[in-house]
Amino acid sequence: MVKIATWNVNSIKARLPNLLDWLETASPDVVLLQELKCVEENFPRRELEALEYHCAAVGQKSYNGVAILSKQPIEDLVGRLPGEPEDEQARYLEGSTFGLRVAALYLPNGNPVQSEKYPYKLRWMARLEAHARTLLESERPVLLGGDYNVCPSDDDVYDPEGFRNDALCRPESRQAFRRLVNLGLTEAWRALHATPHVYSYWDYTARAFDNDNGLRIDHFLLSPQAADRLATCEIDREPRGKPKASDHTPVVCELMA
DNA sequence: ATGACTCGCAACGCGAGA
Repeated sequence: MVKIATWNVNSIKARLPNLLDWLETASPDVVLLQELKCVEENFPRRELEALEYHCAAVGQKSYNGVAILSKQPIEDLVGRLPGEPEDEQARYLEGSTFGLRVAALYLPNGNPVQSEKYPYKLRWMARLEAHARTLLESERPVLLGGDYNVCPSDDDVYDPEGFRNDALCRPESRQAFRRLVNLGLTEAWRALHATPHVYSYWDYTARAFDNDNGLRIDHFLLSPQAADRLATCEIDREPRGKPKASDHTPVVCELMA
C-alpha cells in the first residue's frame, strides 16, 4: 500500500513543528504540500530529510509555493504548469515517485470575482485541464493532489447560500472542475464517501472549526490506472484542532500495490 | 459588525487568504 497525503500548511515555516509531528504519527509515503510562503532556499530540507523524506519544492517570497515529499527519490520534476509562460506564481510541481506520477497543486483562489483574479483562476483551470489531458495519454497512474480552491457541490460548503457568488463555488468554477473530472479522473474522497458536509478547511475567524463551518476544497484527482488501485481516502481532522494549526487539514489516500 | 484570525513583511499596519 502507498499512502499519499495533501496538505495546505499555510506557511511551512510557521507550521514546521506541527508538520514534523504529523509526519511521524501518520507516516505517509508521499506528501503534497501547498502555501509554503517561502523561497526554495528557505525550505526546511534538512529537518524533513532527518525524517527520511526526499524533497522537491518550488517557492516564491511571501506567497504560494508547493512541494513534494517522498520516502523514495522524486524524479523527472516539472515545476510549472504549462500554457502561460509569463505566469511566475509557484503553484504547481509534478514528479515521479513510487511508480506514480504525482502533482502538488495550489489552484488560485479567485476572489474577488470582479477582479482580475477570477479570470486568472479560470485560465489556470483551463491550463490544468489541457495538461491533465496529456498526462492521461500516458496511461500511467497519476495523482493530482492539492488545494483546488473549488467546492465541487453545495454538499461541500457549510453555507451554500452565503457562498453562492464566491469564486470557490461560482458555476464557472464548478463547471471547470467538472470538465477536469470528466476527462476521466476520479475525485478520490467523494468516490468513497457519500456523506455531505465533510470539510478540509475551516476559516480562522468566528470559531469556524468548533462550529464545523468549513469547506471541502482539498482534493485528489486520480487517473483510471490510479483509481483502480484506490483503497481508502480520509480527511484527518486532528491537525486542525492543534495549537498553531493551519486553516486546512490533511487529506490522505492509499493505493494498493 | 464591509467585522472576525493568521501569515509574511527591508513590517510597526497592510495585503492576502477563502
